[in-house]
Formats: sequence, structure tokens, C-alpha cells
Amino acid sequence: MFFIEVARINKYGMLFVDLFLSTFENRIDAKGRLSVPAPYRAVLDRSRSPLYLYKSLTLSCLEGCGPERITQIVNAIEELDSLSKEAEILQIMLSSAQEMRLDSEGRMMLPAEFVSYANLNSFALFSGIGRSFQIWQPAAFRDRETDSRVRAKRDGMPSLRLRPRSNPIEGAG
Amino acid sequence: MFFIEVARINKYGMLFVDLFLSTFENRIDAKGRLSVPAPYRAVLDRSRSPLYLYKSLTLSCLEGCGPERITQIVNAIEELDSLSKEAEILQIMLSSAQEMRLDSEGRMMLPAEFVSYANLNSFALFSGIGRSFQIWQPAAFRDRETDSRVRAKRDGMPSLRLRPRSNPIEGAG
DNA sequence: TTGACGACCATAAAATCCCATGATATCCCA
DNA sequence: TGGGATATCATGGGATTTTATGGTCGTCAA
Repeated sequence: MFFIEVARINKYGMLFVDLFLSTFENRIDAKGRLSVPAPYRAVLDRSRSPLYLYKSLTLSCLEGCGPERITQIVNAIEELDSLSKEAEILQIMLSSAQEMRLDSEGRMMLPAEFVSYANLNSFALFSGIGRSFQIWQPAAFRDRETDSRVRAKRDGMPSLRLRPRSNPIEGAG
Repeated sequence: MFFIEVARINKYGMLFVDLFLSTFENRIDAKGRLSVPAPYRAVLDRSRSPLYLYKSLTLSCLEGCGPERITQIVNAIEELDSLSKEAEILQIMLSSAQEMRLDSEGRMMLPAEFVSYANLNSFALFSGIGRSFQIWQPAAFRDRETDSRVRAKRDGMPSLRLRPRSNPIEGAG
């Protein structure tokens, strides 16, 4: 049993949590640049981490994370049979992943491949889901949100377990 | 069990992960020259390592890596019975490996043997998979990617196991 | 002499840097 | 507590650098 640190004490002695939360909708400009929301940049800056983006394996969106998740995938591949289909899927994830370089204003260049994969046009919606975040076409995100809320009302809440069981994969689609 | 360092701190105090990621499609020119993607060159340059290419044992592609992986294979052979089938297979790998020299623009000359093995014609696709990368005929890679994504949607994600040592800051140099 | 190869030089497109601006949020002090 | 000063943020655009790619020329060997 082990834990990952997600909280720290800031200069005012206040505890804060280094997680990606909330949603932000930003414009993709004519040059293909997109501002990373300042709160997300702050999370990455505090751990002096670069930002990685990759195409979600199962959803029409992009996933953003720090280096921990990337090294986690690399390590997982090395522990698997290198010819297995599982390893192949993880390799496909890595081959879409890239370290994003931010300009001095905190913007990244979205490659055409990412734009088309997530069906982005002039706006992108950031959705924080804890240790990672997703980037959606705004309309697609809202449809999904509506759908999820309807489902929750109809079927009830999923049970929340406070400790992960054996398989702590969260949002790594 | 052993580990290879993949993270370091750059001159700006930023954590840096020296991995081959993303995909790049470059043209093979009339003289058989092929640009190695700048980010891959950067990974090799930071460790002042030459680039090695060899024919994949099981796939119709080439594999690229730095010297550590070659050394790993050599060590693995020495730990095996030198007459075993496993040792023979690894020796076959080594005998196709070759240190690539890059010109001042970062291009390498692809030997005809490599071109024909990977069915390359006028374009080559680099696919980063962490500590190494592959070079594919673009269409072959895309088929494989589509197949993997379909499989991931149908069968679900492989489970990612977290390692106690997953924080890449420790021991970074 | 021809063909392969390395060392250079040239260039267009793309990525990145740098400065500017308006809007909003935050701070600070009366 | 109100309101002006200041800082932050998302966004825009021009200038500069990097990158992939094409070509030339000379050398060496078959």
C-alpha cells in the first residue's frame, strides 16, 4: 500500500490540493494556439512538470497529464509481455503522446492530428478530472454531461469507494 | 530487476523526461536520406548518445534506440546459455543493428536492407514508444493504430499498475 | 568514369519568441 | 466598505528561429 502526494502547504500555511478541477473554455486562435487555463498551469508549475497530451483511447477527446502518468505507462509496458495486445495498446497511447511546449503566455500549439481527433474547431473545453484533465469540443462535452446527469438521476449514484481496490486506473482512457 | 533513468532536471529547473514519444512522418529523399525528428535527436543529444537501428524481430518495422538498450541485449545474451534458442534470437537482433551517423541537418542514410524490411517507399513514420521508437511504412502503422483503438474500445484498457517508485523526481540527474 | 557518400549551402514552411491590448479579478488604503 | 490602483489572464500579431527538405560539389573506390 502506498500513496501519491496531491496536497501541499502554500506560503500562507493553507493546505491546497494539486489536482486538475473545474472546466474552462478557451479559443483556438488562427495560428492554432490554445491557452492552458492558469489554474492547470499552476498545478504543473508547482511540481516543475511539463505537460503531456495524448489522444484518449476510448473517447473523442484529448487527455492531459504530468510526467508521472507517462512514466507509469512506460513502466507498465516493460512489465508486460512485449508482444501482448495490452502492450501494443499502451504503445499506441505513447505514440500519440507529446510533451507540449508552452509559450511565455502559457499557450500550446495544437497539432492538426489532435484537433481532428477531438473534432475541435475554434473553441476547446478543458475538463479537470483530478490527476489529469480532458480537452473536448465544447458541444460534445455538454452532451456528455447532460447524458451523465440523466443517467445518474435514473440509475442512482455509483458507489464511491474511498480507497482504490487493486486496480487504481483513473481516467487513463 | 533494474531501472533506467528517464527523468532529469534541465537548466531551468524543469523536470525533463527523456522519452521517445509522438509520431512524425518524414520524407525519404532521392538519395535515401531521412530526417530523424528533432525531438528524438534532442533526447539522444542530451545523453550524448549515438542512434542505433535494427530490424524488429516480430514486426515489419525498424526499431531505434540509444546505446543502453543495445547494452541490455548484450548483457541478456551473456546471462543465457549461449547455445539456447533465446540467445540465438537476440544475436540475430544484434547482427542487424547498426549505429547510424547523422549529417549536420540530422538526417541518416537508410540502407536498402532496412528500407525493404520495413516496406518503405517515399515516407517513413516514426512512432515513439518510450525508451525506443519504431519506423513504419505510414499506412502499416495507421492500420495497426486503428486496430488497437478498436480493440481498446471493445475489450477495455489494459490495467496500469502503479509502482511505488513512480515519482520521477527521485534520483533524477 | 561512374556511382556512392559526406560535407556544405539554400529555402520554404512551421514553430517559437516577444511585445501589445482589453477585460477581468485582486489588492490596498482611505 | 467603496473605489481607484495593480496584477492576472486570455488573446492577437509581427519578428525571429528552427526544421525538414532539396540541391551542389568534391572525394574515394570500384
